Amino acid sequence: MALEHAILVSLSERAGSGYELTRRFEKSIGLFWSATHQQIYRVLKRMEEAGWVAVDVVAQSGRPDKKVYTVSDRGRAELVRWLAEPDPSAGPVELAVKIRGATFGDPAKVAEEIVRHRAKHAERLDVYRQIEKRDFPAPAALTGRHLHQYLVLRGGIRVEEGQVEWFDEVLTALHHPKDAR
Amino acid sequence: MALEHAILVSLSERAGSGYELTRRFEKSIGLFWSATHQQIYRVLKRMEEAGWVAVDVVAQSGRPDKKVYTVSDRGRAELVRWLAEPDPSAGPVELAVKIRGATFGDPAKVAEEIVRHRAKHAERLDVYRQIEKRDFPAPAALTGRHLHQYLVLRGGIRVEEGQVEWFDEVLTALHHPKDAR
DNA sequence: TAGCTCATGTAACTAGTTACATGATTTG
DNA sequence: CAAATCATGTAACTAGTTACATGAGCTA
Repeated sequence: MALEHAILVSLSERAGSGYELTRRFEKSIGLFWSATHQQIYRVLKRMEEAGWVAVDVVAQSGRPDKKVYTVSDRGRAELVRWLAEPDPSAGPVELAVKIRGATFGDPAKVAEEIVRHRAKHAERLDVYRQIEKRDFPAPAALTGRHLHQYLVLRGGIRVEEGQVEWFDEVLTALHHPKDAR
Repeated sequence: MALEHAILVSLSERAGSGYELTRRFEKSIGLFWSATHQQIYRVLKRMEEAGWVAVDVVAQSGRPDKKVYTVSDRGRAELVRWLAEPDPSAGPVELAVKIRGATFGDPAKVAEEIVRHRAKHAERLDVYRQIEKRDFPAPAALTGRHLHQYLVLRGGIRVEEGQVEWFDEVLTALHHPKDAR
């Protein structure tokens, strides 16, 4: 579960209300991550109880009060911890949140996590390619059920290829920082 | 929710027990889809109550009885219906299940669904590329927070590119069937 | 003899979705 | 005048995960 951490990253970039966060999750972040306002409100409440965020109630003329959330010291510490922690079950979306939040922790630790996941995906890609070679040596001749199974395998291969290439792009960029020259 | 339908496809390929299905979901299907045995047992029970599958209890020596599930007429009809039904909220995994199951329904209907999703992803890719051009005209010079945001956008672009290419591969294969010549 | 495979299940929990509710202001 | 935006919330539900339980046979 990382909605908490996605919210921590977003609030670290800029403080905001639950409503504003909902909008953000519909756009930039939410292009690959979706969360309804109910979900966000509930998680924000939990985060407040845990002391990860502080609330500032802003009265407004004509419209309801706004609860502006800011990341607290405890929240910042939690984000740093999470960014450095290896998570073998993390998917691309979680990793994207870690990359986007790298500025608020240790980017080198994030890079290490990417290296681990790159290895896992490269291995999986290898398995897929072996299956492709073994079970579908002549794809042009396939029909029906076998063709459909082959097409799904092709999807898996393409996904893993894209993943590995992206990880490489990320690692190249993180390992050769322009500000360290 | 499409675990039901993934199970229908898998059982259409070959009858099996909940335990066997769990194994299958760990391998071929489950390379991109995961389901625990508890989840599968519960869904199988629901499917049985709905009359989509029939159970055949097989006694075994030394080990527990096996409940072998077979797709019923009602289940086959449901699969055909689902395969032909447009689902705008379907993700790549659901579409992969539809492609893999196309043999058990109307492959042309599945192709139509792929066309719709290809359009959606091509549009999204276009949006991402515009953001890339507008917000990151000189990526080589990026550092820190902006670099990290750029890398996430690159991930989104790669994912959508891979998706669109895969859909094209699928459509080419489905539109030019070798057995229709 | 310890751990894995086969085989099924219950119970409790967490995450996420859908529906409902309120109410002022701004825009077409 | 209708619809969208701003702004927050409750309640009920669905999906999925984790932990626990049982028990025989097979393998290192």
